[in-house]
Amino acid sequence: MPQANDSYHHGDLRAACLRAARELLEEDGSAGLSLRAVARRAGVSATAPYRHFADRDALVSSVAAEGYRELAGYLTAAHPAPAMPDDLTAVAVAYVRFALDHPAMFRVMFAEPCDPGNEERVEATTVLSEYVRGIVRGAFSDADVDALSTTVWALVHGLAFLHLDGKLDASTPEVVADQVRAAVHALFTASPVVSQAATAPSGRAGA
Amino acid sequence: MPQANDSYHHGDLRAACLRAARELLEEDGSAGLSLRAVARRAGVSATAPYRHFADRDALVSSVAAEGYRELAGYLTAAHPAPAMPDDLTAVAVAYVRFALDHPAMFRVMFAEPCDPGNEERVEATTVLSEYVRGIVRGAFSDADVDALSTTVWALVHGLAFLHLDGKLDASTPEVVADQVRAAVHALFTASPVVSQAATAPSGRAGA
DNA sequence: TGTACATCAGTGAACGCGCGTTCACTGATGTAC
DNA sequence: TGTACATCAGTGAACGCGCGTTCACTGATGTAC
Repeated sequence: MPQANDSYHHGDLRAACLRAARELLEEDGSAGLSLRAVARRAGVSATAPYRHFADRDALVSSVAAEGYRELAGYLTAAHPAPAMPDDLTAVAVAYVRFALDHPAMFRVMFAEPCDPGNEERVEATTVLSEYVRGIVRGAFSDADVDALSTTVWALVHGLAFLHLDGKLDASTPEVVADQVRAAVHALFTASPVVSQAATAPSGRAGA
Repeated sequence: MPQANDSYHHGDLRAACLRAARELLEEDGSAGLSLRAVARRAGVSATAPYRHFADRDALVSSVAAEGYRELAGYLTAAHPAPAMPDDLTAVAVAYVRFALDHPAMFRVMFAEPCDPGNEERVEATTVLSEYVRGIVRGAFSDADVDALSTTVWALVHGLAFLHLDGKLDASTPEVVADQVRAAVHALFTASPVVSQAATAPSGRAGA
């Protein structure tokens, strides 16, 4: 039974480490995310975290997995059961909102070339992409759900990163939300000068 | 006059450092990109690079700027003067191709939260976004070029990152190219179940 | 053409730092009897 | 209810490492006269 007192045993050091890691991430970016710094912040010796994480990578992966779950929370909070294109727009806004609320976390989740072998991580991302696919399936009559959900995810993901890198105006949440809505809107209403828009893809897309 | 001999003076150490940095990046990812490693690889003392770069950040920024210029090269090589939607598709494929050919470089260019104050960098990215805008202007009759070019860039950028993170099938260049074409194609032909697709944006988007 | 000298690109020793990880240990907890 | 003991979460000293950066220096280059 975990208990957070100031005795020799911490009580719930694993959770405390994850919390500390997240704080460090928000404050110093991913550069500040070291095992020692985490231990320091958790008020524990430098080696104590090894009782709960095999090594640094394991810690980072756990943090990332937490991030994925939290992102999923943002999305479902935006709309619990999205079915219409409008719902999709709300979810897209939430996605980008998450990235801007937790920039360092978002980078850790996506921008680090970390091992894809970590089960917790793989599972969390699978959940996410299935979720996107589900939304698209509900919102579009188009048969090629795979290609379209990839498109939607990529669009939103790209918007998130461009905002994160300061390539777009992110001065206020409302400006960002409008931007995202405009982009998704453009996705629906784009009208190329020539009607046969692009070379038809010759192979299967999506995985 | 630079000359690459094995004498006391290197000849063109600045260029050699940038070359070494790129090699390290391809081999070890951004983690391997240290001033000392660069010096080592260039066959020079650890402190010699300081003659050419104020500090580590300056080196990294120069590398990134080189990356931007190279990316621009990929794009214009794909189509020197894109005007039609089809041309745009070719450019999109080239963008993602660059990311997959130079993954670590691409991450350095976009995924690191580096100082936006560096002139060389800012200029290189401005060139890039102006280029995208130019293409969109030529390819679409739609009035809202800003929003649409943001959409296109974000879509392609997102595809690049998702591929980089192994979230999509990137087994062969042709599979990736097809995927990109399919996504861009979807951008043009998406047909939402309900016609009034998304909430109309209320403010100005783009920066 | 030859020499003195300023310039500047390199050297190498040294600094302090924080890191990941190991190891033998010790203090607290809870369970069997 | 009390005691012996196994378990396990924490300690803290120590390791070797590579890093960025400083400093006084030295060797090569090229220019002025």
